[in-house]
Amino acid sequence: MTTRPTRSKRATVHDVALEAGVSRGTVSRYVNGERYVSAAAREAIEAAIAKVGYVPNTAARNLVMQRTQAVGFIVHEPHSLFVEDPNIGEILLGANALLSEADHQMAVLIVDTERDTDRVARYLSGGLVDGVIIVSARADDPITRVVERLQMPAAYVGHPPGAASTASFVVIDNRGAARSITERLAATGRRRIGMIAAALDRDSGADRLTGFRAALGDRFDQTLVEPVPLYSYSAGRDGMRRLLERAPDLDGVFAASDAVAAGAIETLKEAGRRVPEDVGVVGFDDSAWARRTTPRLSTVRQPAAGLGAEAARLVLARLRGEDLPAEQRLDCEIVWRESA
Amino acid sequence: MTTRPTRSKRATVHDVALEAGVSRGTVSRYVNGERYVSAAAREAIEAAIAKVGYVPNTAARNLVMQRTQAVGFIVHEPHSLFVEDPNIGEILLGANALLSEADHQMAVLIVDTERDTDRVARYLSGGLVDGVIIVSARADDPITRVVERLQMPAAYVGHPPGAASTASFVVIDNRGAARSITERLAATGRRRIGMIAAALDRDSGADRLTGFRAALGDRFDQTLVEPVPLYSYSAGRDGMRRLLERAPDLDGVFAASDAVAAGAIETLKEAGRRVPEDVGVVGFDDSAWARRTTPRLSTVRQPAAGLGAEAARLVLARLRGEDLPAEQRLDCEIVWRESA
DNA sequence: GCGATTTCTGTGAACGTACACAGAATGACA
DNA sequence: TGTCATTCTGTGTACGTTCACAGAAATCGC
Repeated sequence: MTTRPTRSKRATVHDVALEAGVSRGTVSRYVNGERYVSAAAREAIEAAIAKVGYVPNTAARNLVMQRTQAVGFIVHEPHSLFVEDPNIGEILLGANALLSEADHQMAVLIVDTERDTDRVARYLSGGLVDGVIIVSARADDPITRVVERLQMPAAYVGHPPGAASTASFVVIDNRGAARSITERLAATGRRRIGMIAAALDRDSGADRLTGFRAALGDRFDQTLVEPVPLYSYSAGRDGMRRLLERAPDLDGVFAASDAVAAGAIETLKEAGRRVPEDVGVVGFDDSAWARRTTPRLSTVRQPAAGLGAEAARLVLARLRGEDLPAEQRLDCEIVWRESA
Repeated sequence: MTTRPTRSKRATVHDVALEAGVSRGTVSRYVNGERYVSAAAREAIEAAIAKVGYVPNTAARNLVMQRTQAVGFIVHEPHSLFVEDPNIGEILLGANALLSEADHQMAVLIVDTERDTDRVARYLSGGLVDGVIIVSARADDPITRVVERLQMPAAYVGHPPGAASTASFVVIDNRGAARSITERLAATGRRRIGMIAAALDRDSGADRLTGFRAALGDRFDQTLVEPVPLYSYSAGRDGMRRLLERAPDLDGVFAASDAVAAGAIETLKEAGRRVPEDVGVVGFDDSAWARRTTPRLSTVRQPAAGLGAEAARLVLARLRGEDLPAEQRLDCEIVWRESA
């Protein structure tokens, strides 16, 4: 005859069991779709669940199961990323698609400020995710150290120098792709090919320059390389202006990214050069930029979704305790349009 | 003398307590920075934590505390969003910044496929977040229904028709802003002003058209409105071409977004029109597009970060059980550059 | 010296679930 | 009817934490 206290909180297995006249164990078995639940019990439980509005508490389940079926996706320097890097969205979706298939939840965690770093570190160490995918980490990254200390299964997109050797890395073949597209540009008969080389302090930037140099062989001319700090439109404009001053006779340009290429094309047009008639321009990324320039850009297509998917695959494999290659390199594809 | 089993798992408060020679309670008090921990105990615990490498288990804490200090950020239709909507990144960052200040973790959840919907619904109902921010929900959204059923504190960015009235909504004043910028365009002496009206099936698209019409009053001419399906560059090109065929004498265009405006400008140039001399063009969003067109675009600046921050503020307030206005409308700002 | 405070500590319960185990039905078969 | 396998069910314990409570130790005023 004791009145239950007003149901302020959500229903639990216990409530369902009480309502259905069975035990916690049976409800648990039903919920998890195990064998050995009689038809009568099944019906009673179904009715009870509907009546009390039961939803399982994942947190409690995680606690006892000692795993969460979730992986974190850490985004550093989000501002520059979302603005500059057209691929981050694709990488996210690629990773999500693969994790989704494996019935894992992906949670994107943004690391912007100092506070974020600590909080995300706590989140990761708190046992709320089983593993983690990290994009655009820097060398001295605190998150990287936390992941390392926790020995948490991790996969990096890109290879930050100095990262833990226990993790996996997914990279694209920047060097090979840069070489291929430069060779292709040279094959159109260009004699004086320059490069606007961005972000040389990152592997990606340095490798693209290396590939460019390799493609030209002994025709390589250091004075035709114009370094710029960022993969950005305005960097492309500035770089092209300086390059043009130094080498007015130039007839081909490899821009380190599509955004850079777009800036370069704009500057070339202003300088009265026709693209591709006077100067052939090629970019890198096959981002949204590539189809918006006039003429449309010849460029290198990054398998962005593939990068995300591969990173996800590696984390999942690591979760299963499999042995893995330290670094996975994905090939790029050349997309030839009208700008060269 | 019994050897402890090999420490395969992570250390717990219990291990720390054992090592430090105190009780669980004392360790818990130390970790949570409560009063009443003696200096001796403090030192012993600090040493023990360092020795066994203890990190608190957030999942367990969440379970007993019945709250997580985390809010979900749900992104629908991510593909079109990341590609088309230049603001999603800003909204994310704005929300994250405010949540971060309140020491809450934001977890971005991507809803792409059917599977995602179910999984995210489970994630939300599972007690892993205290509240949720939702962008770009559609009318019949399953996630919306789940949130409603769970009575989970929620804030929407944008106002999907048919959404639960228990939630909060943050919107921008599309109508007012469209009206203002159209009036400003008219004030430059344009007599025949058209509009490329995108996404009329959404509130945002419909409201921008309404504002445009209101600005022109009885000078409004329905034949100068060209509807296009999406807020995209190519939609802008197509729309402008058709509009120009119908009204070759047109001297002003309000494009429903910057991407649309960029397409329109390109088409105008190809048709031999000078911008802004022959035709003045204005856009909407002040996205990255706006500074990349030539001439640079006059447009409406959306307080994107503000939208995210306001949504976060509303969720947090709801978490504290405060009474809230149903809808929060944020003002936009006109940014006048060279395109009109 | 003694009671009253203040500081500190340990213990048991709870959060909501999964899992192991024991045991109860049920049916099959000799 | 007795034995055995199969199907089904309930109970106790564990996951790692916080919190309330009781009680010990120290401090203080007189």
